[in-house]
Amino acid sequence: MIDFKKYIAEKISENIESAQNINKYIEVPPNDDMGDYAFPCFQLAKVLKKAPQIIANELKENLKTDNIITKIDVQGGYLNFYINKEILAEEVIKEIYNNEKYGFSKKGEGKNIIIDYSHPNIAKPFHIGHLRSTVIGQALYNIYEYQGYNVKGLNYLGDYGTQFGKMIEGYKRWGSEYDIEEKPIEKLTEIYVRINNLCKEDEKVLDECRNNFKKLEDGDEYCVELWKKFRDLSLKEFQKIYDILGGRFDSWEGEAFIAPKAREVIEILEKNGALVKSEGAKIVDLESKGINTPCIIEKSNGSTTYASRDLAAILYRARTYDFDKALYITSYEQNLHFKQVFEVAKLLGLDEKYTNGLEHVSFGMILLPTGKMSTREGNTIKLEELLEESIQRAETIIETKNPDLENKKEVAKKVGIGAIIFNDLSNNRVKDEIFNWESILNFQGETGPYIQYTYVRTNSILEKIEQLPDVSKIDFSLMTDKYSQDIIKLIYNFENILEQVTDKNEPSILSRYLIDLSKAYSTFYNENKIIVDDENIKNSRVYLTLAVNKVLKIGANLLGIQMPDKM
RNA sequence: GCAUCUAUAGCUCAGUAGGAUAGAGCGCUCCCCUCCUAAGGGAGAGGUCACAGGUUCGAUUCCUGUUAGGUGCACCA
Repeated sequence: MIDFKKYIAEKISENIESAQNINKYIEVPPNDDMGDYAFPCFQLAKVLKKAPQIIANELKENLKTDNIITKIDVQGGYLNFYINKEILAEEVIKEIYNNEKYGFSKKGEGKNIIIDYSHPNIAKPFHIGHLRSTVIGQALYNIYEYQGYNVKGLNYLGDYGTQFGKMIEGYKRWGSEYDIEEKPIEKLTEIYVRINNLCKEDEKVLDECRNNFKKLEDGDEYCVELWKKFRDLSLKEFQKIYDILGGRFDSWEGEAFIAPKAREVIEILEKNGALVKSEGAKIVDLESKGINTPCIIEKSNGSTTYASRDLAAILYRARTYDFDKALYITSYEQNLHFKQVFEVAKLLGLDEKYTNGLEHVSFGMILLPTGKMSTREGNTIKLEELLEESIQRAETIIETKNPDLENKKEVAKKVGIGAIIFNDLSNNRVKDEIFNWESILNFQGETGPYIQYTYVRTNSILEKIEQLPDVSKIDFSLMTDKYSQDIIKLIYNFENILEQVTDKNEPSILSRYLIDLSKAYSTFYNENKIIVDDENIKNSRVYLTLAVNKVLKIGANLLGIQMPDKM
């Protein structure tokens, strides 16, 4: 497709010697009657020592309109460009018709990117705190991949620590009382809570637990076997959730896998002279880097830390995946931790390529009206419960609005889950979210179901058309009205939107875009009847509908949202 | 206390890496289904962009400070 911005920028550059980066300054005017693109002349005023209006007028004199730019005018200090609407429409429609993977790019070809996300804890419920990491990570996975990157999803499972010594102890004592095959996580959690209580009462039991963990690390047969069992059962249950939410993972190597590799990190740092003894522990002092909390690498009892394990993971992943970028999707509670880890990583002797590629993609928390959720206080909201409730509500709505619909269950699932995923991806990552059943399960306004609904409407139109006429038969002059152009312009921007998403690791940019596109189409739809007698008008409107249909589906799928054909 | 993030309509949020008259959704008041799905569309009301300075042709956007709130700060992950 023609890059109109670049085209205009080049035209302007030809006329001004001193101009640089014209492309950067070109913007889209706030109003349609101000043209399609604008060049503000203010910053040139200083260089050329002339008033902006004069510069704009002079430029206008020298620039010729052509087939692509139909009009140039001056408003204030702005030079406004009007592009040929017909050509714009033709470019967009032909591209989308010929390209099954509209918006796909090869920008990331040859680049490896790893995304560390979701990382639930074994034997603990998958609650809504894990939802955001999963949903954001998965959307980024899809979108990077759509830009030609070689993406790997890593699920760095929480499968390590004294907690497993406790689990083993609990199971040893009361395992026979629970049917953990049927509802593994629920039962394991019950055992976990019970053993925790016992530990509080009896210090000896806690020692037993610590001992179990030690045995686990040393490869004790019974402990390892149990641990594997917990892990397998949990994974099976997690997979159910990933099947619904769309998490894609190429590795399930958790903390237990990485932990033994932390020794090397300690050795390297020791050799570099980066380690300092402090209060019995080994630390890296980061004061000189502007971080006044030291990074603990080895505990005073000689065991590894969260940080040293993360550093070991960096080493391992650099070797295994040769990554250009490594994204960590966690809540902002871990900001300091990653700041420390990334700083210490520079001391490991790795190529700069790796240390420069480390990036913490942090996000805000889901809070209850009463404050933070806590597993210990039992006030978490289980993800499964939320998903089920959402599907249930979608089903109720279908029952009243479209009782004859086929596959009601399947559609309800897509709509219910779509609502939840979209809700989590629709706001800027950094924002906290106060959990509220009513707002998260709202299906009206700027929501997932709204996008799905718009898509479904395009579908029923396309279904009614037996055969699409050839693109060459389309009269693009029929797409120059405001409502059509609003849609065309949005679709033209799609690839650019995807680039913005990966530049900022911010999927909400795509979510907002899909809302805008749905809105533009809904307005168009309400203003125009699409299937009309006049063949030419019908065809142009059908093609516009097809374009929206495709982009909505591609976009939603990239976010991890499934589109129902009918709803 | 130190670090860090946030502050835009009653509520929830956008605001294109400094630009023209600050936009949506929810809620509220109206209007639109003999017509391709009304989970939709349209109109209206609603703003000191937290506050005070600074940078410049121009600041909701950048810088400094203040206020309010979230989060983190040595052997939990």
